[in-house]
Amino acid sequence: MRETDIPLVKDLPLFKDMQDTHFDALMRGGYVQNFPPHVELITEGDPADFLHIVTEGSVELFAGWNGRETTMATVEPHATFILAASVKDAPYLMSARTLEKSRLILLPSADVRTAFERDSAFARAVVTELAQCYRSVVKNTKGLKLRSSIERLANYLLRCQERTGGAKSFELQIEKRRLASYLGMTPENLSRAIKSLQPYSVRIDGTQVTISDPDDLASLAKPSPLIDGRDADSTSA
Amino acid sequence: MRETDIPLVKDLPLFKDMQDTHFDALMRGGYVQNFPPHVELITEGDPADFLHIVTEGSVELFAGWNGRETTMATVEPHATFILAASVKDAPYLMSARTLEKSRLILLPSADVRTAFERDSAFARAVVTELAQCYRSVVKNTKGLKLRSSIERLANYLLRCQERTGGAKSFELQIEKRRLASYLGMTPENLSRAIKSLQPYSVRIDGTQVTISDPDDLASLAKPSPLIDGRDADSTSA
DNA sequence: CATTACACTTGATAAATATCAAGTTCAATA
DNA sequence: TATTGAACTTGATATTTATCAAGTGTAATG
Repeated sequence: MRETDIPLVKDLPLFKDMQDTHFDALMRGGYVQNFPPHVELITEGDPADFLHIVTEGSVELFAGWNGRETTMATVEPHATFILAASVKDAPYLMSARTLEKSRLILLPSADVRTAFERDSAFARAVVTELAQCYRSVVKNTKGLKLRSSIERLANYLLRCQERTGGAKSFELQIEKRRLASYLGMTPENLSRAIKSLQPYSVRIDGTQVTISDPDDLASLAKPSPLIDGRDADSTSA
Repeated sequence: MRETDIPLVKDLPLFKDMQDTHFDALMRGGYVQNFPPHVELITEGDPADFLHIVTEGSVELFAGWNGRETTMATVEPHATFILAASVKDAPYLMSARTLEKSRLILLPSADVRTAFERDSAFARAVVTELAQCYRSVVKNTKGLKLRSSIERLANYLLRCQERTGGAKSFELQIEKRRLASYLGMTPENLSRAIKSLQPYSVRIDGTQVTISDPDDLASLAKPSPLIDGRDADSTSA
């Protein structure tokens, strides 16, 4: 494991308050791996042998059924994924693939469970993170069931803008076809949805998004902290 | 608090392995309340002051946005709800109302967090329960995004049948309009969806469901443990 | 027993969303 | 630079789902 990765991991909310000895023990069992783009890291249904931490690049979580596939989330540095499967020692519910060249830390699930037993600060952090993940999926479900696809897109764009500090113009960090899948629509309909937002001061040119009047867009999107809020932390899976 | 409620609570996975002294302390701070049907117990957005446990009756979790409303889950004895909001000390993401005359135990969230700090067995149980809840919502999202409304209904019916021990005939435990909302469709479309399952050996007469050839229905529903599985535990929220 | 209320159903229609079939753009690469 | 492939867009059409407007049935209530 590369020395430079360690402090970044130790800074994650999940590990921050852990005792050093426990943290070191946990890291000793883990290893770092580099992956090219578009590599399937885990497959839904497989046993959850490792907790994954993204340190570079980005990873898509997706799920399939009956020949169909949908994007569930995108994981970016320095977030973890499939914590729930690791602690429950249950099969993955989602698959994961790299979107670009990525660097991951893999921690054996058994070691994670051991650390959890021994370190109460870590246990608390696991609970916080899981509660976070749970609330994040609940919000997502609310969006899917209560909003139309155009409303979901509008709120997604407002959230992006907020994350970039409120800039009028910013880059889409996700391919449109993946965004479509994430939002629960087809790429064709995403194109049309984007056009239908033009009267609300939205322009999207390639990956360049411009929202000249956020209030105007918000009048359509009607964002709510109970669906769009970021709670406290940032992980989405 | 009624004496007879205590052992039932103590038997819940969440409290089972807790030290007696900690459990007793937690219960002392709690109280029991009876509610008539159709009473709103909590409102989304409110601070999560209590962890709720249903001991009799049933409770609907629902969420609203912009004048619309959707059923998220139904909670039955002896399950808990809004654990995540309690431990995160965050606002409720869902509202709750009694469906029938119900009896609940309310435990102050602050006491839950204290018990969590002091009792590592309880901490472990909280993690298990949260992981469970998380996985359950993820499955739900997969169903919503990957399946049509008819497929969701078909799988729902198969799950009901499985829970009743595989009986050919059983009672629907939920009003149809709530089921429709839970499955993400309108009551009208649920009616039509039910009719469209007739060729797959399904008959629904009032609340009486008969699935004469489950394999036939399964050929349409294509149930998957990664969407329909019950994992280990039963709580859905 | 009649009445009322409400869930449920049905049919007709409308809206939302998906699919199919070309195009277009754009970036990677020969 | 030309070529290729993939993402994206666009238009036409089909499917799914929702809405609206009557109905019917049923169970609680006067």
